[in-house]
Amino acid sequence: MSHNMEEIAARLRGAGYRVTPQRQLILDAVCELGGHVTAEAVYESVQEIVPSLNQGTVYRALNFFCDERIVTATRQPDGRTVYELAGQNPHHHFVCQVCGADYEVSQQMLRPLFERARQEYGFAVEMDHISFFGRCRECR
Amino acid sequence: MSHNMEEIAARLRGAGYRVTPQRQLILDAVCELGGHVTAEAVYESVQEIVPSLNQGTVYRALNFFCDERIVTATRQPDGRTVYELAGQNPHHHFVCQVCGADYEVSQQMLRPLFERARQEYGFAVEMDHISFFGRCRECR
DNA sequence: CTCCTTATTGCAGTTACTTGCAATAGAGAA
DNA sequence: TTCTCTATTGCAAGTAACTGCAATAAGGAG
Repeated sequence: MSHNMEEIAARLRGAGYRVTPQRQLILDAVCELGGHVTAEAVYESVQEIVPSLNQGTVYRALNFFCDERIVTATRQPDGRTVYELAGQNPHHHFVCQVCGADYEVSQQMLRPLFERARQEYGFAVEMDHISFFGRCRECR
Repeated sequence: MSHNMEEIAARLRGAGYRVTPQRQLILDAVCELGGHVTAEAVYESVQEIVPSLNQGTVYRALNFFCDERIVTATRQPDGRTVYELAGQNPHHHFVCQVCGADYEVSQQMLRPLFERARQEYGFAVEMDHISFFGRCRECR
């Protein structure tokens, strides 16, 4: 998964946000580390390039990118949050609590549930990255 | 929602756990406060009766009751965790991020999704209290 | 009732993440 | 290029929740 910084930068600037070297570095790190990344891993990665870059900045940037739908966040049962570049097609995950295996689930698969929520309760689910925890075939 | 301490105590003792006054107090507090309760609220409540009762004990007891399926926990988007007595029939929630409205969703409603997870991926979802965040009819 | 094993507690620190505030620095306007 | 406004950063303190360890006490055995 890669990201087009030009395009993202233009969009953010257009919305009145600023594209700082810190934010670029942090987004690059999420991209390069790949998959589900912890804030700590991102912090360590950017630290190597710019040692003065602060932890708080990493967390704020990551949350900012979440708000802007550029990355998605998942809070794991162990309390840690993992981040991932939001691709062009939103998806969800089945995550094995034992071995960590990770199945990508299309938005499609949740649509029936979300439809029923809307029809029966008038409720619009607004979560674009849900992780369902459980056990995979091997770990059961 | 009420709880039968006798029955729960017997089950826990049978499994080799101990039924301490602290645990009883904490479970009573979850019951009396009702609905979705924060650990902080439980702590303040039990504090009034036994001031020496420690915060760590509250968190450990709450997690213990979760493991034992006596209460359920939900981590909200704001980072706080709310607890609720697990009734006889497991259920999930649609929670409005704007007004906090809370719709109870039967296990039934998620079964088709969980079935597909099992059939297509061999994956067994093991979450008995999921909260889907979004917006209710009025807040959209 | 007393003894004994070990689950649980209280305490104090740690972790993961957030936040207030003054200083810094994007980026549009002149 | 310089000026100006204010979004963002660095720092340090704050919060919710977790944890290691020695002391305590539940509860089964005798």
